[in-house]
Amino acid sequence: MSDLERFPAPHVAVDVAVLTVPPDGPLSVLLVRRSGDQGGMWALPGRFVRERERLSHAVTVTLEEKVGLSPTALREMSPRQLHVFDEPDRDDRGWVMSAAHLLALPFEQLSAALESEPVMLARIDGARAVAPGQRRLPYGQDAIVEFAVEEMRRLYSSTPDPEGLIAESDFTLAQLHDLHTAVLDAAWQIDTFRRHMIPQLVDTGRRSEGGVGRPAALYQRSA
Amino acid sequence: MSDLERFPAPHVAVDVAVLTVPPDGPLSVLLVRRSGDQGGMWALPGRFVRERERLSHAVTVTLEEKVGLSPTALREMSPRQLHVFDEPDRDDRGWVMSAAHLLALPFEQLSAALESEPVMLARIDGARAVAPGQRRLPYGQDAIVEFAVEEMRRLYSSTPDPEGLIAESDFTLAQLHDLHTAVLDAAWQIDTFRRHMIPQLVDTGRRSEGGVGRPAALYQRSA
DNA sequence: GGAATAGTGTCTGTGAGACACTATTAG
DNA sequence: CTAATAGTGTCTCACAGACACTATTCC
Repeated sequence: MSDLERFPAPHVAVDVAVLTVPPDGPLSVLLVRRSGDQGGMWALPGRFVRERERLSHAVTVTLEEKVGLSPTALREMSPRQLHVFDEPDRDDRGWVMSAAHLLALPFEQLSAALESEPVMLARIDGARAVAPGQRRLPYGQDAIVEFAVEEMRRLYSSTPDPEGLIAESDFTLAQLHDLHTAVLDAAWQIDTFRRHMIPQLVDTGRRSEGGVGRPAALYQRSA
Repeated sequence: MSDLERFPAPHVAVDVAVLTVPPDGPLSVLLVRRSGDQGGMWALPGRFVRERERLSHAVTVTLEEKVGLSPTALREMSPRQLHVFDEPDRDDRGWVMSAAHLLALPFEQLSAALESEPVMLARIDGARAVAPGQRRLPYGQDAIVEFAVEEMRRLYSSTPDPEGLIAESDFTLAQLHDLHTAVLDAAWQIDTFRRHMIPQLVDTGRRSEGGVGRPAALYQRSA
């Protein structure tokens, strides 16, 4: 312990790109209004790590505190570490490294927070967040969003909903296709998509009801 | 600056998996003998970051100081950040996060250090480092090596020598094939390999000389 | 010439992409 | 029946893998 004292230590923060797809909407990222610093700008939720805290824990606690998500909903979420942004002057408060994380959450888990908290969803255009009345995110967070979007698209390029954005079970291939189209901002041919994904899904044997046209098979993600 | 003081800060270190392929050898990782701690065990080179220092800078300085590489050789190297290992008890000296990095270096740049310094090359078996007389690396560094080897294999799976392990220019396809075979620990068919790589290379117009058999075309990496 | 290494022609199997076709529902 | 959506048959193209063939050197 002793000789460690000689070394100065940077402050370490986590910043989280929470990505979601609202109903009939494009891929979007969650922003919060920063209170003290940066004069109320929209930014990614984030906070400093606490004593002996793990990064992933800091991420989930941030979402509880700044976004108002319930601890139970977050329990099974596993944020992905993306990259450490270490430009020494990126934060004018001091020497701060930011460990950027990606977390994908179903829209339903965010809808309550969006009404009650100083929180918004910003559409992703290309790989950048578009916040109304604000050209860019503070602290170089545009780079974090870009990193997160690229990782997200890599994940969704060949595996059916790997981050669990739709229901665990009883979704149709069309719904899955819409989701991937929103995430990738590009449409697979529906028949190619079907043939590619079906071997990775489990057919529940059930059918959709109540819609127009032929009922669709309902699938669940394979374990 | 002021309100930052309230937050405790972890010590931040960098650990580097320096990967290379010795002549006719397998993919290998550079280990140094740790002096003070851990009783002289072989471990990855690493060190704490200094005030306002960037992680990549800490990596190159480590290689100067602990491996004796020349600053000029390192100037153009760009270490890749892999992952932050943040288990709070991974280092018994205190709360230390390790930012793991990958750096690929041509064997020639290491051969001098291997003779003069307390430094060795450990063969990669599967995705683990095999150090004689030592079952595992300290501080959970086996996980770092595994991370690095997987990333390295991903990089080398379809692009000709992306990290520049062979000469910039005037290498044959057979030499390139040997390199990829060592990194991947699996052999592409030579004709498939040729057809895949040639469009990504520049033919110098020169031919190899002095060997047995038909002279081979000499290539260089494309800009 | 023979041995050795470099490089190509070509067949086969697999899988994405395209598109037309069939299937099953509501109204 | 028509409209609408779900799902399949099948052709084409690209490309990896395999393997035999040709090409060019040293001895």
